[in-house]
Amino acid sequence: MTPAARRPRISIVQAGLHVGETVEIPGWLYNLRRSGKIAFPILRDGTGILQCVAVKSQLPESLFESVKGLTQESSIIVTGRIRQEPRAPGGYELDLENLEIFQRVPEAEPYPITPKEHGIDFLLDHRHLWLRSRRQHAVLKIRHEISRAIRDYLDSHGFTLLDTPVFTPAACEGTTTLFEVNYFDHEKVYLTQSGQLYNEATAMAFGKVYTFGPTFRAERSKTRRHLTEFWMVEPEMAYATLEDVKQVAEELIVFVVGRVLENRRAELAVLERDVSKLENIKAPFPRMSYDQAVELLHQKGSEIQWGADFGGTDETLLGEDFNLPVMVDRFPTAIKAFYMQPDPERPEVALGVDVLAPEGYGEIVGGGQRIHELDLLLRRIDEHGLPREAFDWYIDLRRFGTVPHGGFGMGLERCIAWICGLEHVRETIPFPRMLYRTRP
RNA sequence: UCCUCAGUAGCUCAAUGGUAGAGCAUUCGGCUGUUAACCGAAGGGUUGUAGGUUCGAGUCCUACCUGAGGAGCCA
Repeated sequence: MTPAARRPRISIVQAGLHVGETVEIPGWLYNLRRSGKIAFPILRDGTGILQCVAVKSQLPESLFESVKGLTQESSIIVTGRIRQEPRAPGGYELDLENLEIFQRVPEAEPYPITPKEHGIDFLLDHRHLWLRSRRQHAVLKIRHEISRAIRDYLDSHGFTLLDTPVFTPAACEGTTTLFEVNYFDHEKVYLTQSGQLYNEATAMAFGKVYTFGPTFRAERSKTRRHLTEFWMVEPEMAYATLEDVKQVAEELIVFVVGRVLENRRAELAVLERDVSKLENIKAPFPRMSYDQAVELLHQKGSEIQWGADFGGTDETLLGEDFNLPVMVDRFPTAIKAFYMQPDPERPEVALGVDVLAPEGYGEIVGGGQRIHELDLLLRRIDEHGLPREAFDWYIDLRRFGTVPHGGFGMGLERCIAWICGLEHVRETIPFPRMLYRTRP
């Protein structure tokens, strides 16, 4: 085809804007249905899916034959006229006039993911190809929407994005769940499990800050809620109390759900998500103390003891009566990290809050108010058996203009799994990293 | 780390201890409106690995390997 004859190149999502025009669309063959004299190649281009029609009597013999011989996921550029067509999925159809085959997938080694069912092991082994399927495409479009909504909310509420390091010399919280990096000679270095301690430093410099990036937990967990590498957004605010933290977490969640409902209805439909459950997500969320939560759990038959953390089934039980995320605060100080501010009126509980997602998706947010008094922080570090010298700079923050402050971490993949209504977080990230799976 | 379950054709799965099977995918043929298209035919197997019991093992036993779900722990 000479450059002069070249048609305007569009993407499938724009098809409705070009009805009656002859256009060129680059993409991949999603599927092909054919009979003797008519063929329906279905084109996929990353923005949508479009059915094309090739009629034998209206095309050169060789062109019709090459359409009939197309194989799944061959890369092709189609040219033709766009038409409204109620029989076609999506409502538009392209009358094929020309076909350029960039690469024809050979039938000796056909595309492995067929339109029929596959097991999870096979799909995860072929994750690099699985990403092309409709469901995965929908999930990852929603992931993008959620990430963007999180940034938009924080950016428009005075937060500054300040990235925190992935290599860290000390544990932020626990000490047993760190990935060690064997490279640095002068000291032991690990992959971050939270950017929070650094956020406290940047919050004292910028007021309201956040970090949004990957975190790593070497927990030998093997459940539908766990990844070894996952993304977390962590806002932190100077001059903030537990109540401020709870309010921001609530507003952020409401905003994110609203954005997905506004912009990703089609993707939710592909996932067959019950959107009425999402439309219900409005402030205020139910709030309860840890004490009240334990009492409620006892009523529901749980055998949880005061002082213990919630198990997976406890989290589900707590959420089941409300169709909203539930905020639980004032956990026992003993089970929380050393930096959590004890309640001044009741030091055995800490000013921390967890947000539990509805429908059994578990904890999506954890946070609270941090200790701002130097003496108290030093005492807590000692009580946890931690070396003061590892936290020298962190302790410094309490020496130079310390203020009450707090923040939280929100797990991106758990949010996506909840909003999409997925069984497992492994589908919420392009290339999941799990206990027994690091490829592709 | 512990508990439970699974491994048979490229994929999803059948097969009472007695000749290894189907659907999809692939190839060939048919079909002018298909919607995971349909109809007919063909090719395709070291039943995860190694031992054992048995006249005979995909099936029973032991160990190992690989994976899945869950517990603990966590977002």
